[in-house]
Amino acid sequence: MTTDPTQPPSTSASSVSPTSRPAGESHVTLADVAEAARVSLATASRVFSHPQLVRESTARRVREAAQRLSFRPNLLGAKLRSQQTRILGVMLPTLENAVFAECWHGIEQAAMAEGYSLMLVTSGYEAERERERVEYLLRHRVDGLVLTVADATRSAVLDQLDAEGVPYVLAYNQAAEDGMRHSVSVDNRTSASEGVRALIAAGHQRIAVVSGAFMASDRARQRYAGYEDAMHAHGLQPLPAVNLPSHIASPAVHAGAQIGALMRAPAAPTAFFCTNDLLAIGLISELKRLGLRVPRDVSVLGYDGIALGALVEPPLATVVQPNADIGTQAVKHLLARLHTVAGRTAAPVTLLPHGLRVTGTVAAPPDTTTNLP
Amino acid sequence: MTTDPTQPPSTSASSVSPTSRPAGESHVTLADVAEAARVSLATASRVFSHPQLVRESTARRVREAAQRLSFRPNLLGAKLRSQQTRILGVMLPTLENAVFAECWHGIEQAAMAEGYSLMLVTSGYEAERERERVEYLLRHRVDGLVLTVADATRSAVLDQLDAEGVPYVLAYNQAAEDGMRHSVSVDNRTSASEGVRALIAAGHQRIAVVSGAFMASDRARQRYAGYEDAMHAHGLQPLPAVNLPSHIASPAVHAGAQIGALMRAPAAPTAFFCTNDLLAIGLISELKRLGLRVPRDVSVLGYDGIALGALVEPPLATVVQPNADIGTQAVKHLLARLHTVAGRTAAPVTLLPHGLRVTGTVAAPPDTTTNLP
DNA sequence: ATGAAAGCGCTAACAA
DNA sequence: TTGTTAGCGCTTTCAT
Repeated sequence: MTTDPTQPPSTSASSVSPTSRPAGESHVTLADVAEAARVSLATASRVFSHPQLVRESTARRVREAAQRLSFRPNLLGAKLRSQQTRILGVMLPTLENAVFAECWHGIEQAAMAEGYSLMLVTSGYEAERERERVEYLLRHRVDGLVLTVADATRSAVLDQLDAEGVPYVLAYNQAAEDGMRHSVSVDNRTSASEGVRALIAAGHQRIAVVSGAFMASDRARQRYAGYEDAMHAHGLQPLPAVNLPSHIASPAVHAGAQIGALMRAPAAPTAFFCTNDLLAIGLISELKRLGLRVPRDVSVLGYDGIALGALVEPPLATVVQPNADIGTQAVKHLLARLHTVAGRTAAPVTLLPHGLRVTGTVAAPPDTTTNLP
Repeated sequence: MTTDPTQPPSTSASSVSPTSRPAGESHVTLADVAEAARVSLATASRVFSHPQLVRESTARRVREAAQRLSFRPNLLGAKLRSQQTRILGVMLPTLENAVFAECWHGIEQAAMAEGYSLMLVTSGYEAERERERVEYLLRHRVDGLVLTVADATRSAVLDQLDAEGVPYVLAYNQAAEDGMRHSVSVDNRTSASEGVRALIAAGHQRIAVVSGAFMASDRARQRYAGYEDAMHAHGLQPLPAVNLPSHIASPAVHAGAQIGALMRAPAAPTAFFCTNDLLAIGLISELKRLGLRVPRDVSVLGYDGIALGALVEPPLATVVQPNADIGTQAVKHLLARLHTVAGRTAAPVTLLPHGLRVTGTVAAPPDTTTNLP
């Protein structure tokens, strides 16, 4: 398979014997292929990049030679020369939250379909790491970026990207309508508001919000604003957010105390709105540990619509984002930007439709004033 | 920041004015930096790759020039020339299963620590896509691969990798002790056996296995073998595996019928061993839908130890794999291989310790013979 | 339709 | 310690 005796010896003093190559490195270059096919390097190159420029019979000869020699193009050379890598950089906070894993799926799908490769880095919601990881991607000369930052309103990395004119599209972060940043997301505020309205419609009045650490993310804040909207619209008093340590809803040891105290208080909430599904799942288990039944004693509404939410019992009520589609659209949007000659690509901010899944963990509030048995 | 008037005009006819560069592309090359710092290209290069070879005062001058010009090295050039990319290819089945997301975390951590970048692709457990995606990585001239294949015992992609001598380390797939493939995993068979023994110790005798579609994965088969071991060791009759459609335990509509029938049968199982946690979570919700209480009526044991399992209520009993560590060790092992001069790196197969979390969803079996109320 | 030649940005001998 | 000089593998004018 490696050596083919039927192959006539090349005219020039072809020196490289196949066996002299280090194992694991097919050091077959396009030049080798060209020589084997008795065409010039340029023609061989064209066969793969601009097939229409070369006669079919010639092309076939080249392709056969390539096959015979197990030629594998070295994309590095191509990219260096052509000054475009066809690599997209992707920065997500973490993959351990299924939201982003699902989004990645969409991103990969779209990129593959368009012949782009991906370089993925995660930031862990840390600003410093965001900078570092993006710099990293930039050094690889990615053509553009799809990224989710912790807080788009105060992001050093975004400012830098803007300053350098690097093309990027935000995913999940919802850019200001009047700004010049491009983003693909749902309408966080509106969708959250709708979710909370559904809670109110179910009869709840004392609704608390559970959010990640100090609402460090812009989305958490936007969703909280949506909560306030809904509460105010119904003449209800918004409660200050309960901040839980991590987005990943850690073993909830600390959460336990906080939630326990809250539920024992005179006017304990009858429903919770969590700014993401993981938090919701963690909260529910904490509530159960407290001896409360969900949704009979307390209702819980999440946000994200991760697949897993539908698998738990009762199924998690939640505001559903089209996670994979957010990824897909972000890539498409970015590619559109890249392929447009520095022109305006329609609207910079795309708002995808959200959904509401109000079942399972949401029910009417109990009659009692205090919930603990 | 871009132009610095204090900078003396360069000696040669330096033509490129900063403003002539296209926005978003810092076309500052090492040559520009060298010129600005009044050293040769080689010296400038050395400042970044082999700092010890250049006088500190010179190095500082170069670094300052680089800073001033916002020089960003083009890794493509470096990689092309040096013939090593310091990029590792990673292929995982999917990120939507938290097992792999957690593993990715370990991989990224380890790679970053060693100054390696990563290129991630997912295969969706499809053999054809495995080939295609790996070819893709190879064209990018990754230095090596960390990958999980659906079935290592019959893998076209692994055969190809072996034939070409590409360095790789398997994650999760457990290579044969006597083979020459490198892998990092837990001992699937032993750990599964231990899990099932714990079920038996709790008093269960009729234990069923729930696995993904047709046990297409080698791990599912190894774990089933472990189940058989445990059953035989106690003189119990292993049951044929219940195959559920997807690894991702889809809305379990089909599963419903299967599980329902099984539980209504005369000698219904009192416990289930699922070959992964997602399956277990899906199964539990199905069981609850059938009116069965877990663990009072039926016990469920998972496998994987994903973080989410500890968050649900009751917490999922499971065989715990050190997911992040599997990733970390796989990278370290691969790097060791890469840096060894074609030498043997100790043992090719690494077995990491597993754990057992037998709580929550596992309890003693009920007394009744049939479980449905 | 094909070929010759000039690099893309960087590193690594080899000199000095 | 620093500079000179070749390329790495490929694409792409510019000729023919």
